[in-house]
Amino acid sequence: MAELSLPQIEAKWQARWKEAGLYKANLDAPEKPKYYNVTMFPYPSGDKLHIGHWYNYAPVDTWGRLMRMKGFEVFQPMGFDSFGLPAENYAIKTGVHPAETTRKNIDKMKEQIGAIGGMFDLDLNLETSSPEYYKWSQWVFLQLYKKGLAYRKEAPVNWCPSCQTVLANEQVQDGHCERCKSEVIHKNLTQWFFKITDYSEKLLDYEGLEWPEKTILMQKNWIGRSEGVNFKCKLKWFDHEFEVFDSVPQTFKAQTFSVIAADHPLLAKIMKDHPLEKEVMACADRISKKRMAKRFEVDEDMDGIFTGHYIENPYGTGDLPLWVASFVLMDYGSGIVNCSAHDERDFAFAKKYGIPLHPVMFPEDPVEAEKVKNLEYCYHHADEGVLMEPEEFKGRRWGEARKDIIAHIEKTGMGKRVINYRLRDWLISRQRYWGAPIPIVYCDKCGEVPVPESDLPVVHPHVEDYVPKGTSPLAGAPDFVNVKCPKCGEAAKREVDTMDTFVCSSWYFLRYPDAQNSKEAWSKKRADTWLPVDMYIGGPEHACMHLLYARFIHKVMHDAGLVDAKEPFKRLVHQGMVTKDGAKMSKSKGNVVSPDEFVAKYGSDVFRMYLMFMGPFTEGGDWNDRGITGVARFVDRFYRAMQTEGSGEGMDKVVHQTVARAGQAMEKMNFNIAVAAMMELTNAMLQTPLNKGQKELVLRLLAPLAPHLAEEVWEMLGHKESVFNESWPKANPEFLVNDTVTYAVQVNGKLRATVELAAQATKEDALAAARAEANVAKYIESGVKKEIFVPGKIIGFVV
RNA sequence: GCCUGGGUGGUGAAAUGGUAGACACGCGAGACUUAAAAUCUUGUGGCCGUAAGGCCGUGUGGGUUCGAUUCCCACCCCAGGCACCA
Repeated sequence: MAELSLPQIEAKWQARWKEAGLYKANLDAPEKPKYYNVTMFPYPSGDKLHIGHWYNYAPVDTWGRLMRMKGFEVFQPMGFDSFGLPAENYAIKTGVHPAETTRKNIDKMKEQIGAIGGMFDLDLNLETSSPEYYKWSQWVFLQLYKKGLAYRKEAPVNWCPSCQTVLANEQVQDGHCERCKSEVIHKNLTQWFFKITDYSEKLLDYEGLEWPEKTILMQKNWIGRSEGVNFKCKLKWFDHEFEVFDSVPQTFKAQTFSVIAADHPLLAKIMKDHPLEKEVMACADRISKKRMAKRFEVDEDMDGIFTGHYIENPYGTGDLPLWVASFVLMDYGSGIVNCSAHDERDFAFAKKYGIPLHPVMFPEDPVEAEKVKNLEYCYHHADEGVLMEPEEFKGRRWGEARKDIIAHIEKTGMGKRVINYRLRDWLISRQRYWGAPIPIVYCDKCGEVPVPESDLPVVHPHVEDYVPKGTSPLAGAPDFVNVKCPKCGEAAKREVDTMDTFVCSSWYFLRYPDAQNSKEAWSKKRADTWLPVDMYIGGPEHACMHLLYARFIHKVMHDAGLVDAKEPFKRLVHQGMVTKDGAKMSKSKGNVVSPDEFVAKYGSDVFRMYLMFMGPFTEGGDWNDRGITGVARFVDRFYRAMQTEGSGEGMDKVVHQTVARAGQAMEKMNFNIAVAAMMELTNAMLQTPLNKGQKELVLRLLAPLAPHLAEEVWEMLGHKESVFNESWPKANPEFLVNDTVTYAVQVNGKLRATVELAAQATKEDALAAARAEANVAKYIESGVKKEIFVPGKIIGFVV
């Protein structure tokens, strides 16, 4: 019997598929219903394709092939996110220019992706660092600029001292740089921002999206919508009015003091020439420094001082003394907060500095109420708390009274209803070399001038010194910097910062269907043919970065009438992580598994099936060098069974039941179960070889999981056409019903016997058969209280 | 602290109210072989028993149910996310 060498036959099939155009979709006019199957595109790194890529792409391809066989026109493109820090850092490390390393790494990765044998369309040549692409990234910037959604301002920003660049809030994790893990510090800089906050409310609408609940929750949490009231306040002795946000305005009568952020610009103004100036500003400085230097602990680092100023009688309960406090944030609300006995932080602060408190809400239990009155503890967020003030709401419950109190506040003119968000604008400037230049020119006469669309692209200059120094390396290219103002023609200077790479990756799915378009970023017709992405697969780490940015940019484009789809990604799935001996793979731990050697030894089909067999796709799995041999054995056994001529007598049942079971598992992306079902079937096939028709059914079922193997055997059976032109097999219901059923017989819920009964057996037959079992009879001698019969499953007695 | 997941044999895991451990790795025994590898057959949750069978067993403790890995309550542990947001 012929032996199979997958590594030898795979190249043949990859070449044939390419020749036949298996992965080419008819982009202008799909003949079948379209299916846009996308994986988050990789950045080209020197580490080449690692196991995480495979764990992503192999199942994506299996899914795409399944959809193809289910009758869809599948478009499964692949490109490269080739601008950005990973490519640049690799270049710095190797001392080779990023343009060169990027080129080399992309070519290598294309070869490796090709070796997967997927339906990925790599001929689109979508690379974010090519002028053909970044021209349109700059165009996207200009669209936002036109709508006032791109603006420049000076602000305290996150600075990574190691990457020598600013970072967006989303790229700071736990106070550290998302990329290099260095501690992030704060700096005041003038930078470009995208006004994502204008889309806060729109981004909270997930209607029609099939996304993991967890991811939606993470985004909602990040956007941080909060309903409340803005109270009108006035600073005593100054002509300064402002608003103070309160998300729980029910207890407004309890406010007894006010706090201001240490870095609030107002603070220096009101303290100027004040007797307390020195002390207060010293305290503010201390707080600011501490906050910037390290991760802030609310309790440990609580600090503050009285400013000598007051907020003028906002609630009719007298003036509120204004304190500087360490727990107030400058960039949420107005940076000034009014404080009460019903907030834990306020309570703790007041206790520490001896500031009077005035509780207005109490527990029903009089003993507890007395404790609250005596300020023994902070009583907060209690729906059933009884309000004593204001007079109009005396006796009402805290939770239930909220709406009426807000209405009362609005009516009396004390304040008005507002919604606050935690989301901040997206800082897109980067002081790094390997990114798309921001298409802006600064002119002494005209100020900030956008580059006209007809002048795009602003070509990314070649510089030899691209090592980051804190200012953009682009500033070192005089030919790039010095230009004529597009408006007045006078000498002007270009913006030298580059765009965050996340800008480039926020719209690539719009470009894919029309990747060669040199006249527009995309044609609306093609975008409307293919968008939204039907299935988007990638890691969960992008929940509040790429996935949020892409939705924002897409919605801006939608609002500009450039694409009909409201959302970019209809369905989203996150793959799990591959571990080694339960630990994350990392170079420092030295436990990295290199796919190439396993693919060379066993073939792509074995490798990809093992990845899918390891565990549930969305949960990941643990890599084991030995485990892959199980799949290799399965492939050998399968091939052997397929070469054996047989009658297949009595096998229709098991074949069709596998079609049903594995088919369902595939559709639910439970690839591990599908592979296991195929293994079980193979074990049965070795006992009773199948006939040709049965074999064909099985091959269609296996095809998305092991495309090369299926194709090879399909050809062996005498077929000239690809198995991927076949349809996805359906089980014949006739074979899904069994003549007999094994019933479990339980006495008091404990298994005592099993009985084989005809599928049609009645309750009476079943009970009688069960009673006849010796091991059942001995347990039910004492008399049966209740009989249970679940057709097809269980016979039970309660004694 | 808060929000998500999750905790099942030696290992990866399956089962979402109905025979716990499918499938696979590993391990034991046997066949083939001069031998080994590969392959094939067979066994494999723990304890008692020659066996039939019994008892225990899905993080811990309670509950609902004839019956719970699955549902409910409390707690412990692990992973991920958020974390002064007034």
